[in-house]
Amino acid sequence: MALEHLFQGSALNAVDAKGRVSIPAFLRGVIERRGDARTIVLAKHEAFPCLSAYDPAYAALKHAKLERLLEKEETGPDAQLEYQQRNLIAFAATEEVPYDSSGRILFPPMMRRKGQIGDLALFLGTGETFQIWNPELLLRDDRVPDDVKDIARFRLEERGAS
Amino acid sequence: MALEHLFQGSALNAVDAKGRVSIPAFLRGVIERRGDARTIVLAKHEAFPCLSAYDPAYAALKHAKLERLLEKEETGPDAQLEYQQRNLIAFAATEEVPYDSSGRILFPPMMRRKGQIGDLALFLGTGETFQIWNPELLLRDDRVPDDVKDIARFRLEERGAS
DNA sequence: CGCTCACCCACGAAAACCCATTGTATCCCA
DNA sequence: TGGGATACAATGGGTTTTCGTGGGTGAGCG
Repeated sequence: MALEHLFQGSALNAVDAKGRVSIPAFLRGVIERRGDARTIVLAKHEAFPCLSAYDPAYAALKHAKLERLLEKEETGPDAQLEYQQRNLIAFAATEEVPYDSSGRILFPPMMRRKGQIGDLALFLGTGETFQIWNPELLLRDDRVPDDVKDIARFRLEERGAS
Repeated sequence: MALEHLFQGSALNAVDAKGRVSIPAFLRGVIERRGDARTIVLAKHEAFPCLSAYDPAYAALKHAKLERLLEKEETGPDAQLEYQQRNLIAFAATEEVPYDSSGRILFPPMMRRKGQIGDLALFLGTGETFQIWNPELLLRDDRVPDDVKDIARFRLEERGAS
């Protein structure tokens, strides 16, 4: 699997009183080059206290991956159960949200809570997907590399100084 | 991995009041021969106080490498976390910037600070990638070979004498 | 009837674009 | 071989477009 277009870069955007957020233009560009949907899929990240996001085309790809995994390790007795569990997580625990002509989504309340997003959303490209963080939470997490924390600090400063 | 076209040579260009810099034409030539993008990817260099730069095709190649690494050493419990950290550094801590028809980019403020670039940018080809230095910083670094410092001195003189 | 969400418009700042100038290297031809 | 014409690179400045953001309005639904 080699996706042609990758998510990269960072941005810190505001969540307004209505719960709306602008998806950074450079991420939207990748989404629309991968497929023609103007939509993102949100999920709780499996390792970090943040959200994982991607485009519908990638979701389909992920599904195909799971299918292949099932066929491969169908030997064990738990294989079937694991497959069901994975499918639940991959599809039931996610939300698909379209963004409007100005590039904004309405943040689903459940996801906003799961990601503990306040009134600032930090977007981080990670190649196949991107992440959405509460910047304060990122700065407090021991597992996040210092270089990445520097980004969060810079983006916060950039905004505060104005 | 053997890239056909390599970055080589040096140049000293000005960063103007708007934060724009010309990417030397001989580097642009390599970028456009490697792929058809008119874009460079900027990252903090992992060892030197300068920036590392390359084309999107090289970034994709780097990503494929990480993917293979994951599938191979998925045995250890830390493998998953390390993969996440690597991805963050490789994609969140980098910025992709397009250059215009005259070959200029707008230097992203965050990268400019990370590379401590003032109003002069020294470009050095290093094969698969190239580097962007503050020339004064390069002259002060003990690890940089004298021959390379001579290049920097020559480029500075060339500019000062005019 | 009240609430929410999908549109619509509006504004300021920033980025992308276009055009003009300069200097330098290259080419051509006498 | 010299000298002029030419092409391209680097740079400065102005103008237009895009982006992020705030606020309003009306349709749909409980």
